[in-house]
Amino acid sequence: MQASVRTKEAAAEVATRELTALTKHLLLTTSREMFHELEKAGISITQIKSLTFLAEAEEPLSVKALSDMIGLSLPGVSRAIDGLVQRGEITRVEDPRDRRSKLLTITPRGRRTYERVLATRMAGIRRFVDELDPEEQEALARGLSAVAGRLKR
Amino acid sequence: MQASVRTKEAAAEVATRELTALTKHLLLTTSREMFHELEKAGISITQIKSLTFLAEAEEPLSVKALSDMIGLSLPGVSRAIDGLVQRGEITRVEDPRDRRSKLLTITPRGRRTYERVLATRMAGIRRFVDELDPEEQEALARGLSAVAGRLKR
DNA sequence: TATTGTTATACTCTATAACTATA
DNA sequence: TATAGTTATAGAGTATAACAATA
Repeated sequence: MQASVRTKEAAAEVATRELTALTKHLLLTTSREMFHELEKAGISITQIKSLTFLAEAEEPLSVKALSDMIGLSLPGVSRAIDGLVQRGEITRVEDPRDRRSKLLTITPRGRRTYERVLATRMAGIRRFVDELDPEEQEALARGLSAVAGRLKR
Repeated sequence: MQASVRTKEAAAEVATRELTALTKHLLLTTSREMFHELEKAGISITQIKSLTFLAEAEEPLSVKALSDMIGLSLPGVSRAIDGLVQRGEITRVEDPRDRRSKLLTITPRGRRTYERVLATRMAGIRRFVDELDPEEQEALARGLSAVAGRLKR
């Protein structure tokens, strides 16, 4: 009884510690090229976050909803959105049910931009994975697959 | 032979895909409180990156070396450093072997700041881990421990 | 009156250019 | 002449405050 509790706690602690170390490692080794890719595309941090949330949202989002999700000020998001609309990455139309509100939807072009940036991060992660032994890759794949169902897709 | 190759490739692809999804998930769910913590502490992105590299460096670093590691301009790093020095988070002394260069070292206070910010990220990751079943925690811990040796500590 | 969104203004951050000191 | 670092200046980004439109 006590042993099982101890084991459970140890697993949670080990998982947390190792996951923290791994994300930190990936952050340090990939953030440079991420920033470079964003700069090349002329996309700000807030803009890529907006695209990310809009790409994964099932339905159109209001500026307010997006602002709450991202955790940035409404004017800041409004400005970021403005740039994305002008570039044709998203559409912004009045909500017929509440004309104060605007409904934001990602366009195919916006989705391509989002996926290009995502691919940059993926490439950095792929580099890390490729340096592992086959056994390490297997073990990592198994461990991650076990929790894949816990992530929003 | 061919089967083993296919398996190896599949493991790398699965690991990359799942690791990308997991880091994205953690980024979206924890970045808000990270920014909040940094703002509360009055620390900029460049400053926390500087503290991170200095905390993990074995020896003092020059401003140039730090600038190369972070991938930002020398003046930008110089400014960021300036704030950290004034706040007593790091020390900056002339390199006696090359008086053009300044040697940067993290102070105990700077280390505490770094660890407080790190703890914030860890707390977000811990929340994710705590929501998992014991079996999922076990599997994740095993998979991550297998690659722990590949990370700089 | 309250809420959604935009515009006005000020501040922070960072990059390029110019400069100083040392090699 | 080249390099390390700082200071000057400009541009991008974001927050608070003020405003307009709608509920």
